Amino acid sequence: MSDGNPIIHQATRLKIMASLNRLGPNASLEFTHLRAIVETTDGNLGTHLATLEKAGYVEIEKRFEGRKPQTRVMATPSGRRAFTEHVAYLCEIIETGGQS
Amino acid sequence: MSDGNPIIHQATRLKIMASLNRLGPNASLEFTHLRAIVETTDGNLGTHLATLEKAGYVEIEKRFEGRKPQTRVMATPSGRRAFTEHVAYLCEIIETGGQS
DNA sequence: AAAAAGTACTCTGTACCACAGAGTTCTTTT
DNA sequence: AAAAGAACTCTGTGGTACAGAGTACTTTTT
Repeated sequence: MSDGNPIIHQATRLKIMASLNRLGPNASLEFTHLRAIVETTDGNLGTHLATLEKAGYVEIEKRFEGRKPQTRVMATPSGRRAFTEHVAYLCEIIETGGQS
Repeated sequence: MSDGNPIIHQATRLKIMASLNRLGPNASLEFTHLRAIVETTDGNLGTHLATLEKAGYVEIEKRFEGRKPQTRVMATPSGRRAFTEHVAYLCEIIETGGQS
């Protein structure tokens, strides 16, 4: 049996991916909004987003809202797929206890 | 919002607790059987079980089957409760993305 | 009888990693 | 001017998952 997806399993990243997955496709969340949801520091959130970006699970867009910098985060199709698969894995674990 | 239960969230311990929770109350699993389920080493499994025992989530019974030592592991009521609550937390995260 | 293998545990060392916090840059608000 | 917000990077610390070796005892295999 697999171990699930360790990138997604981590508590903070699970929340990030769940938040993004909930949105419709092509919708994104602001860095600051995400920071409020996961309740962490700038630095920590930045690190987790970098991890997810490196895995190809999120896309990070830096743009300007007027002249204020704004970072927006969006799940990629591959990220959505990985999230869905990990949720399925969790459900399976919960139901079967890992026996297959 | 809470962070869920970090003791139970860890991948290997999640499998252990799920395996035990699946059994009826007062039912137990052998150390060796559990080791096969979670696919890890003696030492590692022992450490995880010690963590769960210290949290009051499992009870460890050392006995003899004939003259062979046998370690049996059982979820405590508190362990079952914690597992159920963490599963509820996971479901909530998955559905709401952590927004409350 | 000797060797191998199983059960279960402890200990050590390694490698990773989550996180806080400080420092930076630039901008807007007060 | 000063404070505060946005969004990073970097560093240091602490925690911890895991493998693997070593131990003690027992049963099975050769």
